[in-house]
Amino acid sequence: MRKSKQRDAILQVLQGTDSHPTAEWIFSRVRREIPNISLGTVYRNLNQLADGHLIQRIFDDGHLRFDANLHRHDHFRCIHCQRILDLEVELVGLDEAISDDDRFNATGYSLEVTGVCNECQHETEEI
Amino acid sequence: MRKSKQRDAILQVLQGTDSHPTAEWIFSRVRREIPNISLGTVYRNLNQLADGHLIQRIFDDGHLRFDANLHRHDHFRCIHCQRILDLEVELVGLDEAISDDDRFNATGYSLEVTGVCNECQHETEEI
DNA sequence: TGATTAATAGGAATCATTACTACTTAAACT
DNA sequence: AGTTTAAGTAGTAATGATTCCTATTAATCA
Ligand SMILES: [Mn+2]
Ligand SMILES: [Mn+2]
Ligand SMILES: [Zn+2]
Ligand SMILES: [Zn+2]
Repeated sequence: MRKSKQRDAILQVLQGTDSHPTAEWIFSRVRREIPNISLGTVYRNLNQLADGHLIQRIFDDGHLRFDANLHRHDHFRCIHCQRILDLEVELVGLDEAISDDDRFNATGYSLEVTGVCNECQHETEEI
Repeated sequence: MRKSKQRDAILQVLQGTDSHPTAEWIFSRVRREIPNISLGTVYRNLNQLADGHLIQRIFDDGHLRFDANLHRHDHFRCIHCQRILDLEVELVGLDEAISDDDRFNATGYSLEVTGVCNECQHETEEI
């Protein structure tokens, strides 16, 4: 993997946020630095970075989002605004339960908690 | 919601499998009964059934799948063949951890375990 | 510095899903 | 039972996120 200013910029943008953005959002940010970068380049590099374990992909309700936080952690997703928050929960006994199941060989897991974030909760109350 | 033979057939197909199928798979099955049903009808009805809580939607790696099992349960997904298996794991302490977090009001959660299913494991060994 | 070839920009293609519309039919009302 | 109504359907067009294609640019290295 050669270096390219496009990939560097994409990685920097992602590392500079905790918002779990879409490719489109990253595209709009990177454009400030590299105005003629193309959306295809953003997708290609995000996939390369994910394949090279420099970032991770997360699937939120059918849409692709990205996360530069490589530690194993989980997420909360607001069903109103789709905002994603990091979650640190300890899943007691899960590793054991998984390895006891002889139908498969597990390599990972992800937990998604859903609900309403505080911002959306307040909006609803105001109406 | 009026009754329609199309919706009845779709629900029956889904209730008759534990494979967590896609709309396309359900379409091909229902076609045996109703040869001129359209794919749009399958999607529309699956969405209605899900909105009416008669089935549930599950998101597997960016694709939409459906499940007639309404009990809260989790899933294993094979990263090779995309097969989905039902999982019954008890997430000890999760409810508490979630309600202690004051950034949101959680209403649900889902756990996806990933790995290689036995069938795919054997295939790999044979090569 | 020149050769090699990965990476890019821009645009076309893909594919799952949704939207549109004229026709059909369930079911509520006489 | 016949009439009215609006929900449901088939068929097809549209959408939108993502991937693919190709001529051109640029990183790397002898
Ligand atoms: Mn995260
Ligand atoms: Mn299931
Ligand atoms: Zn929210
Ligand atoms: Zn498998």
